[in-house]
Amino acid sequence: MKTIKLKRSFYNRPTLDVARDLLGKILICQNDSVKLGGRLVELEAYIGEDDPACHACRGRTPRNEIMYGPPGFLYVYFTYGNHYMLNFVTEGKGFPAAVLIRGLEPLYSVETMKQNRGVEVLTKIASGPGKLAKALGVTTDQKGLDLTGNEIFVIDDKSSIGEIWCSSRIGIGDNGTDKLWRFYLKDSPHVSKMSKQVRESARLIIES
DNA sequence: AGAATGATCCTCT
DNA sequence: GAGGATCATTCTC
Repeated sequence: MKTIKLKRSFYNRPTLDVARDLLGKILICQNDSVKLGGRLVELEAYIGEDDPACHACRGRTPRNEIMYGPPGFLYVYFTYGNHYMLNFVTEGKGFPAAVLIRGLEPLYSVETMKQNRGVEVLTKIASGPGKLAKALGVTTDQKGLDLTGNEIFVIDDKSSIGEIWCSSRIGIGDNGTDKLWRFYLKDSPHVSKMSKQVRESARLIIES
């Protein structure tokens, strides 16, 4: 089967569309000579300065600068003293928006990812944004990387992915929880844990 | 210059 | 289910 790398035009669209359409696609991370990656199963959208949960809500800073740039670039940041978060910049230059990568199903170099995480159980390798970054070995060193390049990129995939659900976003406190901007594959065991509140907000948006 | 603050995860009870 | 780990970024003085 021919693999097609997603082009910049894919990311240059409304962030909610990008987030939803990334579900089921394959993230590839080429580290040295090792190819790590897997199927995207959980994503969140962060859109513009008016989104109180978006890093751009307080305006342009050195950290979030990349979100104001053109789409199709990698935004990585560090939080809670422990964890790196992977985001894909979306929409046109000048408008700050990104998709947070929250979960993937390990497919390539699974053994290496197990070692990176120090766990054996498949569903614990990348079922959460911090775990995912660690499994792939991504840090702020990769911030600003071009997703149309050869180091980190996404390829299309036509596999059946089942139902797509959305819910409120996770871990953002009380601001912006009214928006159902988290997207995930209902049938995947590689989706991160959600609180009762998040679970109650969830709804089906695309049937299989 | 110093302090507060997380888009989390893990380890306990 | 509560709390500690652990530090870059940002805000405040």
